Amino acid sequence: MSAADRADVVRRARELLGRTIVGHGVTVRITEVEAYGGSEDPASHAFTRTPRSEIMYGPPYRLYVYRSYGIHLCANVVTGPSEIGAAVLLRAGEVVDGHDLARLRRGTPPGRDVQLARGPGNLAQALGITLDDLDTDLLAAHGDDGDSGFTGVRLGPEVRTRRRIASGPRVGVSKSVDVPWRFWLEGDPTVSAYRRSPRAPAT
DNA sequence: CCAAAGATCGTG
DNA sequence: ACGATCTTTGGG
Repeated sequence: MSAADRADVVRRARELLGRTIVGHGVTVRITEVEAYGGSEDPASHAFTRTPRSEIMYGPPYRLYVYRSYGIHLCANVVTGPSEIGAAVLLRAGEVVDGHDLARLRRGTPPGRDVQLARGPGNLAQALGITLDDLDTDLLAAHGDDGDSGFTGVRLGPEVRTRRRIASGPRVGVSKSVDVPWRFWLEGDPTVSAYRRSPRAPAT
């Protein structure tokens, strides 16, 4: 992966901030993401090219879903270009539509909406994303029935966010711990807490 | 075949 | 600090 490719995945990660993603009737405004640098990033699933990570080497703006710790699902946007293996993990967001459905899926009481999509596992759950959604084209045009009743997963249009973007090390990774490829909207209450991997090398 | 690790989360 | 829970991966 060239320096230009690294700059690319970082730019795409930052461009996802403030953008909406709709998942099975719930809309979330993305507030926190992490960039993963493909075959040359030891922290990336694409570091070893296997059947699971193959999708990361495919065309951009497809959905990569994986099971984490046997319990949660995490949603990523493959950012391309093909054969690079770059992707962006969606870490947190603010539910802006479909609150009732999101609360139902998450089992959180009203008044705790800030945590509906805080953390990658929670975000995917709020959006109702499952492994069936793997490889969804996130930019495909909707059907002719308009937005109401749409049951798939799609990204909304790019936005120009007014918020400052902060950055820092990625959460939970045990390798390349120093790489500051986590990006979030500064001061947003839906951003998840930083947690260093327990397996990260001591400083 | 088996064992281990893991881009997490909630509770204690 | 710890346990839940399961798929993928790599070694023998």
